[in-house]
Amino acid sequence: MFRVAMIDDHILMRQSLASVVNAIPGFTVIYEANNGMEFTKWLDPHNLPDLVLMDINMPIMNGHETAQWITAHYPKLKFIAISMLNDERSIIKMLRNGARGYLLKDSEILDFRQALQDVMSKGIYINTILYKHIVGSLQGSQPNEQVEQAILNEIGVREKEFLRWLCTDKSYKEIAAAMYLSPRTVDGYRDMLFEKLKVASRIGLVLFALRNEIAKI
Amino acid sequence: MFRVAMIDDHILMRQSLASVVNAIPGFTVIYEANNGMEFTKWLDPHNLPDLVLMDINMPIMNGHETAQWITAHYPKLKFIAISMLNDERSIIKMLRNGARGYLLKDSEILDFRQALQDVMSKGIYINTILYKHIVGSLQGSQPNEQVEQAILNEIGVREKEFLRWLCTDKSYKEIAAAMYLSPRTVDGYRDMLFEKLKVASRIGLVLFALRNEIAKI
DNA sequence: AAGAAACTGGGTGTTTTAACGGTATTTTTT
DNA sequence: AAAAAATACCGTTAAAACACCCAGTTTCTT
Repeated sequence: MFRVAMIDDHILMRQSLASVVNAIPGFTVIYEANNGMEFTKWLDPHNLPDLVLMDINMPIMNGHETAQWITAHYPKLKFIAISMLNDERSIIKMLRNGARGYLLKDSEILDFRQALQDVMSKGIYINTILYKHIVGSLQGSQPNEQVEQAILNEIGVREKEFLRWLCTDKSYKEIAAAMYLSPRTVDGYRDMLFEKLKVASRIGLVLFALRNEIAKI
Repeated sequence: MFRVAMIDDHILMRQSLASVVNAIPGFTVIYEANNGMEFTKWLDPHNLPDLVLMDINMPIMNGHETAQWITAHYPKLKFIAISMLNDERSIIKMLRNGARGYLLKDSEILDFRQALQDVMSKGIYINTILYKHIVGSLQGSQPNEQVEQAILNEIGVREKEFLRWLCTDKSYKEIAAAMYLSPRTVDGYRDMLFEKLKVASRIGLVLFALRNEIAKI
């Protein structure tokens, strides 16, 4: 029997959802809290629940904060976020913070049951909506890949190193020092890259480096 | 009966996989190609397959290119990528290009069947490995979130708009024009943000904006 | 209605970047 | 061993970015 904890400040919502959970074979609600703070105080390392369902909008300690706390303290503790917001930012943030799934409050009960079962059996629950948001957030902008790929091959190792330094809150002078080069030399690298990459400012170089994963954020 | 097309240059691999597909109730292989080019030539708009399984490493037209082509020409055509590479870059790229799933060549046959069934019934197949890569790619690096989170709340909407403009190969003057502001005003925004974000150059602002997804690459 | 907060505009310097137009050395390829 | 890249270096000038000062207006909160 999977033991479920629920966190939601809307008592009616929480209790009705709890009854749904209790009606799923193999699941039982063992605890309810009004917000993340209450939950963290209650949590006993020697007697963890198997699954946590949490609302995102809550007073005192909201879902995002609670998720971060759980991931920091009990990374193996599975939890599912439940929210009214079908908002990409919110979803992505929750997944980043370790959520095993993200359910909208207007989901069908069948999907809800599926989510709980999937999380316990496979470790995650992702439906089509969620998937679209995830892939959407991966996209950002899809640049002229083949064009940039060709240019990439024309960039030397030292230039790549330089590009990485560019993605830093340092001036060219400081970069020169860090690379053990004359300031003039880095000037030359910059000018060369401007030409190769068809940009006119350091920002352009930085964006290129990040897009092509020469440097990471 | 779902009609499946298979693209893979390794004939043995392809044919043995085809027999696995044919053994799944409800699935039948109707076509096999050695590479993406062959497949695109064969494809008949009036008689599309229900599902395409494609290898990524192929001569002439590889999986990534084929995926892009499919997404451009038949966005509703479902396809699953199959590859030896458990490589995040490759996986993410495939998902971006519209793949409904990504299978490793050393998957269990059970998982393989699950993938086909999930894609046809739910539209996607995501297993734990895939999920980790996706979430991993969402993360990049996990900075001092709580620190930056606090700062984020102190940034106004206009400042955020400005931050987005900063992530552009434009000068401040051009940004001012684009935002219908005086150059002095954007100077002020910049100086304010320097102070709030504890950085000393536009690069610092750009990196902050990208890290916190105020702007996208 | 008062005050706070956010948004908008300005002046005056100093420092940094960028554009132009080069040369010299080392490493790799042929 | 010669040719070709890649790497390292330099001077000048104009433009842009940055630092540090200021104040008026709109918008939201109380």
